[in-house]
Amino acid sequence: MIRVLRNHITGRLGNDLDNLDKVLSIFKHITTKRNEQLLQQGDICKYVYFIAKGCLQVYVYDKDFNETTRDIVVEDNWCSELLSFGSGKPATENIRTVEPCELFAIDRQNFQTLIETVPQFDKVYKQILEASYANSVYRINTFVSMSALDRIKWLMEYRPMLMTRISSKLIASYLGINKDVFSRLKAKL
Amino acid sequence: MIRVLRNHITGRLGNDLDNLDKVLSIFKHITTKRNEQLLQQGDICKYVYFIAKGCLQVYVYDKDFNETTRDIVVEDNWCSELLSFGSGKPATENIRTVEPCELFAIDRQNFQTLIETVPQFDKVYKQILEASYANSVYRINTFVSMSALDRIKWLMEYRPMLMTRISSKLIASYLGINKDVFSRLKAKL
DNA sequence: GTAAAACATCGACTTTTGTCATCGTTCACG
DNA sequence: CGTGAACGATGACAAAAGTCGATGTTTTAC
Repeated sequence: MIRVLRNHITGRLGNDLDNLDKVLSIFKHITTKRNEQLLQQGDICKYVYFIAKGCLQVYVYDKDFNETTRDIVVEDNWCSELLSFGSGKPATENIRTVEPCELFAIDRQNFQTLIETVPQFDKVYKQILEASYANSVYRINTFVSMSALDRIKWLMEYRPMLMTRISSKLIASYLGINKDVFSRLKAKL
Repeated sequence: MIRVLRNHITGRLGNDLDNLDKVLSIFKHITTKRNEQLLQQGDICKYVYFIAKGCLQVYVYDKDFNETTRDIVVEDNWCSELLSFGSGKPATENIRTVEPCELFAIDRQNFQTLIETVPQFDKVYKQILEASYANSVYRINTFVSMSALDRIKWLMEYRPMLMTRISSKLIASYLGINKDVFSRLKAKL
């Protein structure tokens, strides 16, 4: 599984990283079941996770305590509550596994060490941040400019695998739609 | 007006920046009227703007060519289409002034030079990115977890000055609500 | 393997949100 | 300082989205 992380890193920083194995050894390999809680809001987010296999849900609660999903992140991507991780302040979001996962976690201190010993790694952080931001921008634009039906079409076009892989309930909460409405709209396509 | 930018920078990097004036001189001072177009989607975003005075709207069009507002940015903040600015790819968003503005613009090349000559400035970029991201995260969460009425209440709590300063039409498009609906809901508060 | 729980769909109904037309009001700009 | 365009409010109606209960299906967990 570490192979996935290795490929991810060399894909970004190139092969000329002679201490790559040392870098990889800093990460903690975690195997989880489905539905495991990785972060609870109010706690401080200690890790950035690289997902080698599986899928994570980043979510908050609305005023009626329904889960609402800010993001769904799949393998070959990074996931964290970056704002808490970066600042050390309590997290405002929750993270849990949606499927059994293979994760590689790195805590703040090791991340810091990594950046100092491998300066290029600063780039990786910037890339994680930029990718997260880009993702957010697109997502906001779907909300301000699209109806529920159009958001479903959008998802089918840009993240089609989610439709088959993830439960309807979860997808509905990702799209900000009630699950019954989602079920009906989907039937109309 | 450059004073605002100076304060912003020293507030983040401290006073121990001996070449601060040189740094400041890199920025291009721009005075605009209201309703000036700073960026058109499809073009490459050449600048990051620091807003010393005034207010900018970042927007896209929905399928019926209505403007939908991804962000409203006021003075003492940075504004850009970071994804285009960073990658050199065409922008997917538009930016215009909402009020007469005093801006300080920096292009990509100067930004690069700046980071090389004043390494701490890399931090500023990271901060801009992080602030933009944080903002986005909150915004997504309001969309997935709140009704139109609750989004209005949210805005009144967290960005109350916008309610008095900005036209209802613009606020409605920022909240992803039809302007007539916004008018009615506001009356009910 | 099986029982319990979670999930998906659907119909009937309610609430919320959107649309359109109208009518004062305000405000930008010459 | 006047005027035309943009703005804001509102009523009537339409469409979209949410709620609830029922039912059959799938999944999970022991």
